[in-house]
Amino acid sequence: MNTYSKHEPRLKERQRAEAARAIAAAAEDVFAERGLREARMEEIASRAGVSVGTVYNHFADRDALLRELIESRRAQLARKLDGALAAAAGEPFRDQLRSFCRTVFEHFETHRGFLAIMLQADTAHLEHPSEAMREVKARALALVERGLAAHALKPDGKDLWSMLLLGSIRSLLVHELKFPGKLHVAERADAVVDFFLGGAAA
Amino acid sequence: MNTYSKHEPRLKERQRAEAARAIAAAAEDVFAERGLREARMEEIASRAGVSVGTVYNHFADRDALLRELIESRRAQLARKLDGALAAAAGEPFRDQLRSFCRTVFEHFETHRGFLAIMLQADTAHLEHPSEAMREVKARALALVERGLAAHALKPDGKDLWSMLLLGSIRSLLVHELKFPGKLHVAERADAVVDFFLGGAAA
Amino acid sequence: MNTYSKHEPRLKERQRAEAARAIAAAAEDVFAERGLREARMEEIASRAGVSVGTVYNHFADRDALLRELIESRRAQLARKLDGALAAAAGEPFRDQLRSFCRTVFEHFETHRGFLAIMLQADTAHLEHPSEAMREVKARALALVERGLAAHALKPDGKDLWSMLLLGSIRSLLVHELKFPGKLHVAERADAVVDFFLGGAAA
Amino acid sequence: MNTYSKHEPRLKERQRAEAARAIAAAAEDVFAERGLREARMEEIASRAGVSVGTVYNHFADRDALLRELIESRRAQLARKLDGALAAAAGEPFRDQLRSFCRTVFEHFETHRGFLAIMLQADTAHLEHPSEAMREVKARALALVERGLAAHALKPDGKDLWSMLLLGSIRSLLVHELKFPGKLHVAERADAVVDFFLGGAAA
DNA sequence: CATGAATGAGTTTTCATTCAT
DNA sequence: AATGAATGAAAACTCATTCAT
Repeated sequence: MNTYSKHEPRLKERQRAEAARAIAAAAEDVFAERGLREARMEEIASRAGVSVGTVYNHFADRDALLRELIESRRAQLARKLDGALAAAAGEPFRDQLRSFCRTVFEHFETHRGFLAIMLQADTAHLEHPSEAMREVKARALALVERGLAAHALKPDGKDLWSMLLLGSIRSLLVHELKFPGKLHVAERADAVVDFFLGGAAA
Repeated sequence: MNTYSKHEPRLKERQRAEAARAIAAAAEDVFAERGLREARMEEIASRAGVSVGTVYNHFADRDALLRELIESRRAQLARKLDGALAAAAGEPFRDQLRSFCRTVFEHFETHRGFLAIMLQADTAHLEHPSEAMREVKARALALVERGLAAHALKPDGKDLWSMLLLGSIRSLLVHELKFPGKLHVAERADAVVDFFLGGAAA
Repeated sequence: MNTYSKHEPRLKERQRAEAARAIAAAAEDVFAERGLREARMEEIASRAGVSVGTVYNHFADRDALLRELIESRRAQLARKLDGALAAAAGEPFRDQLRSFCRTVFEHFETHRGFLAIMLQADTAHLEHPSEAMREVKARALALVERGLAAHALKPDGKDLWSMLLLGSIRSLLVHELKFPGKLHVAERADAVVDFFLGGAAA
Repeated sequence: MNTYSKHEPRLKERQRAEAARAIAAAAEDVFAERGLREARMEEIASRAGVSVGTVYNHFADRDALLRELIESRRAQLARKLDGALAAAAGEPFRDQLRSFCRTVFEHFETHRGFLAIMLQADTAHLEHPSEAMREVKARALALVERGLAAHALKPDGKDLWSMLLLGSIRSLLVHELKFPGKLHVAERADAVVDFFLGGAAA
């Protein structure tokens, strides 16, 4: 049609994706700050620097926005964990475990909003429990299986171990969220690794 | 008015308390099932077998209802924990720890709804973080201090230990909530005690 | 509960029904005046002297309001037609026909709003054709069958006769709607009867 | 610019007219299918294979699109009726009448969408009654006058006759719209002619 | 006190229209 | 002139809260 015809589609596409990204980022902030209940579409829009209508051009409705936001962040973390697990494949289990923990802590270091949302969404709606963390749980399970295979973990029950690992990580995440800046990523990871492997007994 | 006029005040009082109890119980169910956001006053009222107006005769507003509901359940648990801690005062730390865990698991066994609410309320509204668990945390802290005093726990940081203890308990509670009937109270308590003291390493 | 307990339920019921009736009447006016597209819930509410919320307490949503409004008016007319058909049972067909037409014209005399709505709703949404007139059509069909049985009508096709009868009535209704006061109910009924039976040929 | 520069204006003109035609056709479909209220500009555009912006390049706004659409179809029909009336000028009234009816049925045979729209628009907005059928009514009136002049019709009131004629035609059109394929154009025309002239009486 | 219909501010959602590319 | 994302005014709808009975 015009001289830019070859580039325009991609430009538009990129701009569109960028707008969706900006809206999702604004939504992350607002859902985290106001809570899942008090977050209003209007505020999300204005924080993203767009009008309400634009939000609805990118997300079908409020639920879809929240769902897709969680999904995108979850997928991001799952990808990072896959990378970390792959990179640490041959190492001793303790190192693999540390790598796993660091990846999680790092992710939430730059996505505090997402963390705040997850902590709420994870357990909301018992009727239709959020499957948001399912893939992260799958990675924890895979890690635990490696530990069991390497006889680095007691052969009890792998779902118990993965649950308790994630529970321990969660404890430190909540702690950090409430009292920010107390512990660095590496310190938190080490604390979890030490506790998870050796417990608290003297 | 009638022959029981002298006793009426107490009867009325009891009836009034009973109504409040029924409403709180209904609220517990609805908040748990629908989520903190979706729970509606109308449904709470009808489940309690009263009209909305009556709910407002007992609780100032929606927030107060939720607050007082949490508070009552929390106080109940705190009392039970005090009893358990007192009863186990002289015993070895492991036994005191097991007693603590059992008390928590037992409480939520009969208050699944409350658990579901706590899991949400605990982290919702980061601006005004719920203080609901503060007293429970205080009991965990007291227990950990006994453990430290008895040299049963590593002297690292007591807030880390109490957090991780509660995090481990929480993991099993969530697991039980999603897959009910897998583990008995005693088994869950033992699992937490073993893990908390000795970790997962082989 | 109180001294009025026996009467209260009925009173409330009556008041509730009365409110629904007032809202339906207001909706009839607004839908007729503004058209199916431009009618706004807010205006319906204020014309009924209630708030929007009250409208939604009585009708699930805009569609339901329109649907139930049409349904109630249609049922009313169907009942009247049944009465007219029964009352004229033994009479000559021409008299029965006149009775039928008069009943229809009389009904719409006091429900001009409904007429205006029907004229739109009857043909709107071809996908889900309104069944609003179905029962009225059934009465017309029954009348035609009597005419056929009495050899008062040509035995061509009864659905054609009933359609054409209703079409003729409709013509005069629209005429009256656009130029009110030209013809009385009885005159219109006679005009339809004469035309339907004898046609326009000299 | 190129060798056809002299012809381009006409080409452009033709292309422009063609685009407008395509948009009007799409609008006809959508207005008919969804109803006057539910039809959305976006769907009209996509059915026409253009963007919304383009629709606005051809029609000032939604109302103008609907108005011009109706107007174009109406003018088309009026022209056909003029032709039919002229062609049948000297014939017996019954034949002229049959010719009129056939023309109407034929037109809507290929413009069902327009028919569906007319049936709604005709009576919608009582405040500003659509004048869409005015010219068609004028032709019916002219035909009736010929019938009166030829003493082929009772000399009652010509507006009553034209109204009833159009009402009868309308009945068969609606019938055909709801149960397509039952009667051919010629059969429908004959049915209307017979009924209009002779009525239904045996 | 209980009731439950009424309230209306507050949100979500829609969609005709605009306008930068 | 075509595009289609952005706009935002206008509706629709929700639901905690009130209050007459």
